[in-house]
Amino acid sequence: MSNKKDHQTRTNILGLTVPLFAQSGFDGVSMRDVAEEIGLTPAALYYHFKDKEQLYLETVKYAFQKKTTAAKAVVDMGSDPLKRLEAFITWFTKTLGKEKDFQKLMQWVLLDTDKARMQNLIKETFRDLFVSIQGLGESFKPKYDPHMLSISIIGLVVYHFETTEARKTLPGNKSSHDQPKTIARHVISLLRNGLMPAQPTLHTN
Amino acid sequence: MSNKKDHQTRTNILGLTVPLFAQSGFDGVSMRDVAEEIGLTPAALYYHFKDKEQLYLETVKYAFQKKTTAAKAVVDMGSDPLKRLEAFITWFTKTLGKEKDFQKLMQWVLLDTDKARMQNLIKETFRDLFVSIQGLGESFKPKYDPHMLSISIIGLVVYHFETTEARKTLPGNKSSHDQPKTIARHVISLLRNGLMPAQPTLHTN
DNA sequence: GTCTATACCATGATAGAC
DNA sequence: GTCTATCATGGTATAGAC
Repeated sequence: MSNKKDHQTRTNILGLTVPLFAQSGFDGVSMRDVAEEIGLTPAALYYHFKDKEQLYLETVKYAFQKKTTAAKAVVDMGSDPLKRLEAFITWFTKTLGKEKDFQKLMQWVLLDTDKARMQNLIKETFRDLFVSIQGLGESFKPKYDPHMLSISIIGLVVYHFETTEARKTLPGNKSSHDQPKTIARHVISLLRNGLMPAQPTLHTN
Repeated sequence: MSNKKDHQTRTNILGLTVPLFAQSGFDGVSMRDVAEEIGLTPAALYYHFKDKEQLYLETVKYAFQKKTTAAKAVVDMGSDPLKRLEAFITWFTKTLGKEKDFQKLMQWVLLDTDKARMQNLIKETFRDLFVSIQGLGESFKPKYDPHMLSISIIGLVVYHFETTEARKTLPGNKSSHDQPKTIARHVISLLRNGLMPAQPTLHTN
């Protein structure tokens, strides 16, 4: 009956809580904050969600599931591992640049003070995507451990976004460093070739 | 007069607040928590620190300054850039593995909801070290932008530690992936050689 | 489904005695 | 320098009317 409408309201609420939790984390957001943002009283909130924890969990899952299923599709498409890797990095930088809430929630989840809660969230939201990335990493065995390589690839991309604000106070910073395309090019080049003076350069001038 | 003793007490307090803020962040720690941990009343805390913010700021600076000056010394020693880079990564992985509080505080700082406060902390605690790392990165110009390369190197190392708990729920995880030496070897190899099969030089131009 | 009202506890911070 | 006592505020959550 009203199940459909309830679900609709819940979804509407989650759409508004994503930016709140993304910006301030679990401890930094009060139920009063949430209620005000939505335009309800705190009491009404408790009609839709059992408690703050459930609201938080559903918010994170809501924000993640859309993105990660899209990502999985990108990673799983094609055959050449390096091409697939590049496609993923391009997609990933674009998404992190666009969806700041998604990126920040990832950071908060990794810092969750409740270890079991965090591991549950990771499992429910990232596991599938990680498996795909790791499958990609299998292509570079035995030179690299696929699990470690997956973490390296993700971290390499993510850290440029985690430090967006911090980097502004550091020397050598340019606004181009924040652009997804620039980051993607940099990461892809570094992953492909590493630091060693690559192929003896043809005369590029 | 009692300045010396005051300073001593302050330092003792900071030694105890580091693990608290490292584990739960600014919002997750109350002045009562701190007071109990130290064995004082909350009121006594306010004799030593103006407010919670000052306590937090001094805690972070206290935890960081020791580490970063040590790091700077490592980076600045030697001449061969690749050797220096390897020395830094070895030191960095060892330190992050040993000093979990240091690693977690870094994460919290990057998520600080107060942007000005975060940028101030970064500037006061990381700038010098970053400059040194970036100096290292200059050696790989123009192939890589030194600023971006520095972030990549730091992120590549740090992310393995940020995900220590999360990785336990992901397939392919081994306990060896948490060992500083394993991480260092992996990161160094990836940075040196990249993913491409190391090819003998071709002179095809 | 949302409201008003409220219980009850935790929080940051201060005043003033010792 | 640390205490006891206290305050104002804000926190999660519930009861019950509409």
